[in-house]
Amino acid sequence: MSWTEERIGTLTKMWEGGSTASQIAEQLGGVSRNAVIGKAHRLGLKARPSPVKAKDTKKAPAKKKAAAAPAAKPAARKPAAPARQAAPAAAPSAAPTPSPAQSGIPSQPMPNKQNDLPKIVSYGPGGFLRQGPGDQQPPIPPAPPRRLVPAKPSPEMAEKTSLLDLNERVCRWPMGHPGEPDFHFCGVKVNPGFPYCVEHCGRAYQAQLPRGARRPPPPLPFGGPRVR
DNA sequence: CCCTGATTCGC
DNA sequence: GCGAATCAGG
Repeated sequence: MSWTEERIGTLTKMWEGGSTASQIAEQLGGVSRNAVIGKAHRLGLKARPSPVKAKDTKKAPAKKKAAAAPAAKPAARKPAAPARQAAPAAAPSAAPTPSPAQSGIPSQPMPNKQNDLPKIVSYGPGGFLRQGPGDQQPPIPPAPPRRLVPAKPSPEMAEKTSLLDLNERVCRWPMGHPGEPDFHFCGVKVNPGFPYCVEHCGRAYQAQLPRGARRPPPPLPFGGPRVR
């Protein structure tokens, strides 16, 4: 993937909008978080609250691949004097995002201390801005439904891995069947490099046996007869 | 552990 | 210029 004008635009907007490098990378696709950060810096976009404070320039310089590059060129190394760290003091941005209007009820503009509304941005394919809190045309809050049913996960569904809980590092093996009230996913930490945990990898991946020597197949995760 | 951004440096 | 590797704090 190359940094086209458009992708740079997306990067810039999202970076300035407060999206994390990971989110930006995910949105752009084809690039890593590091690539995003690197590009952002090359674009001169930096200056964002970093978890890493300016480290002492006098010691603990990064040596890195000194071992890999044996005395090739000990060029004058600038331990990088982080003269940056400008001062976003005006807007330190503390609150992550209280996800407004979740209740569906038009809420009074809560007297947010500091009056610093958290920026909420969303980007569509191509990087256009879908919505911004400070925009002149905030979306009209939808009429609240007659009855707000609190999303109360049943006690037994708590702790269960739902579809939305799936990510790169939990086992996606389905437990039960879709549509059933207690359908969920295994959720155990995956066998690295696989979409399933070790146990379910054993079920998902089986050695190909010669014809005639096939074992009766194990129950299929989907499509098989329901056995309960 | 997970996440974050910053920095370096081989390519 | 690019981005993986690495660092370092939360």
